[in-house]
Amino acid sequence: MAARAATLTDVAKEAGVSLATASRALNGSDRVVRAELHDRVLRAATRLGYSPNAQAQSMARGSTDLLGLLVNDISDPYFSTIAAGLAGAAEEQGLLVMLCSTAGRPERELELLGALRRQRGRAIVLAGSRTNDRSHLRELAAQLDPFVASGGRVVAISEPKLQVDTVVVENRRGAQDLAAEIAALGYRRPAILTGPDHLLVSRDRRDGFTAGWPSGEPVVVADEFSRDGGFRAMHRLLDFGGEVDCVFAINDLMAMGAMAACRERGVDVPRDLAVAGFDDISTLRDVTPALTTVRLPLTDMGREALDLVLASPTAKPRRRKVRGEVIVRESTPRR
Amino acid sequence: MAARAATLTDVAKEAGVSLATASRALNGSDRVVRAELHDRVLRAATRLGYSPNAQAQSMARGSTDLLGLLVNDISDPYFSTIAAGLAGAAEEQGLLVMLCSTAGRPERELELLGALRRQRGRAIVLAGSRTNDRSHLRELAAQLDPFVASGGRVVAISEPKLQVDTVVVENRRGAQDLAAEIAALGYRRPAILTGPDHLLVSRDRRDGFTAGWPSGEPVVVADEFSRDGGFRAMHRLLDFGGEVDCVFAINDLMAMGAMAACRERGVDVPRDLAVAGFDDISTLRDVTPALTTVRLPLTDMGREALDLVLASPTAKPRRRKVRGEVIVRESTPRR
DNA sequence: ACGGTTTCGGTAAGCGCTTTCCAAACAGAG
DNA sequence: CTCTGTTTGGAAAGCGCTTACCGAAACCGT
Repeated sequence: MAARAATLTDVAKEAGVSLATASRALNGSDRVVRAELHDRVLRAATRLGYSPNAQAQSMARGSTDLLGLLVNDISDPYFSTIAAGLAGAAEEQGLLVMLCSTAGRPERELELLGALRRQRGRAIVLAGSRTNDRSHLRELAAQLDPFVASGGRVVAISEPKLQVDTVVVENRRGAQDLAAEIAALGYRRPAILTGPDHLLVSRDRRDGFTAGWPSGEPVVVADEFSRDGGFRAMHRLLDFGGEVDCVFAINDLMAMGAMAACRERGVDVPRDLAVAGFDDISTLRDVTPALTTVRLPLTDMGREALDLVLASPTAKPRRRKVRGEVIVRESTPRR
Repeated sequence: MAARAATLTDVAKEAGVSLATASRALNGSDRVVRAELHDRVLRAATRLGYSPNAQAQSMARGSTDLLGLLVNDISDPYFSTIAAGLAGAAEEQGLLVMLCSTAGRPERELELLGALRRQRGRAIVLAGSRTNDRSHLRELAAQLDPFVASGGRVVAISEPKLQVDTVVVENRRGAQDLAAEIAALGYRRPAILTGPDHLLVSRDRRDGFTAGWPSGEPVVVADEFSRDGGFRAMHRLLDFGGEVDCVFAINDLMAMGAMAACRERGVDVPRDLAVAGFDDISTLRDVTPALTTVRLPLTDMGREALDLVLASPTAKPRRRKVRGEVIVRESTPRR
């Protein structure tokens, strides 16, 4: 048992050819190697269980086929769907995706960004809501700028807060459309279950909904950007006891939490209270009552991001807008 | 704008020190560098926006902090939860996870395994059901063996079909327990909605359920291992028109599809028909009726896998068994 | 038969780091 | 002061590849 992996030198020796020949035979360069030698090298490689060292290759070649993807939370279906889209598209290009999850901590985002940068991937994709933290944004840019300056590509899937190509989700607009739709269904007293205020998604969706609502200000309850957050927020809303006939949860996960809370409190959804979400997470398309939401083409967003990565860089950062589509389902019946 | 990233040589030059000194100052080796020089190097590095080239580092050091994770489908919550667990644990160890998704295609699994091997990660984690395809298993082993022989670690999260450390999910036993539980609730005529027969999960869970069922053979309908598969399978089962009072879907996603199909056909769950799943996907914990299922500690399984990765290799492959816990909920009320 | 063009192996120079080894500088002991 | 021991900086040898570049052999047309 070899303590170390077989190298190209080993293969060349085994096949009785030079290093250069072995390299040419194994990696399909433009140079041709005589059939007989070619064969000898290939056989030697198999015999030794040779696997080229990608690190050495990219050093020598000066380029990688790695792609960095940084998400807020990989266990969140929102991100895992985007990741799947990106990974699928990357596969077609022969790129390998390195996935990192910040688990919601911005400091971690910086660390991981550094790590991704060190890996010298061809590009870095940043998925996940930006915050309103100016200094964090500055530090992010400080990492990104030299990376871009040295030929790296960066694409964000978020609010257009960074000076990089971005797949922009029109959160405001989507929420606004949803508000209009819900109002048109006859609802009059809305509440919003929102996430933490520093997340731009939270704000945009909240503000969009408020802007789209024809008259009066919706009640707003904030909590974590998750199922449990929705659950707690809904409980608080019910404790509060105001008159509310519909609830817009900032995303589907929070909406699920809200519905669970309603169930616990004996509030019938949608009879007593309508609920709507945002994202249209596919895993949740079969819940009852079916959730009214704003559909985001998550898989496509991943693909789109790769598209931007592959496109040659432009002076001005590109913005690819993604519009959500309001999907009315049973959870908000006509009043 | 530099066409290339700043190298350590650039930094050394900028700081007016030797390459060796720059390296020692920046990477915290055991060798001490005089405070003044240390400072100069650090400042030069910041000025140039220097980021060490991880590839070069691992070449020189002869080791990486990369970890490969190969899953069947990253958009499946089952895998994304495992991935989150593994990523979290890896973070604590300062390891970076490279995530690859085979999207269900076994050929792709081999390709990606090769890619991961080339990256010379410290370890490779294989998550996802093994198949009964002997030749595929052989090819897998052919990739894995040299990797292990040269000091790489491999851990699987699946059925113990490979000669590597494995986090073994006791699918058979879980399904068996579930069957017993459901029978005890008073059900008499079960059906099984299973996935493709070559996937060992499908078989194990199906066989386990059958084995756990006190009398008679459950009807079996096979389809895809997904929500849509469950949907179609359920439709077929209903078309068939046999007398069935409960349905065990091989996983939660299929169970969701089955419940959707029931709704379409006007079959009330759980009044007319009980439904149970497997996995206890957290996103689905709030559906109504709440789904009876077998809970798998997915996050822990990811952590466990990392644990095995870190443990020093043993002659005999280790097997860490994970037992599912039957969770009875509303979807299978007492008859 | 001969110069000119291909074809195809091999030699060696990097790619960006780490680390061993050496040497200079300095401190403390005798 | 000399001698030994301790710091600390630098030169250079790799790590495993790719890819100019070089030269020998084979092939071509005339």
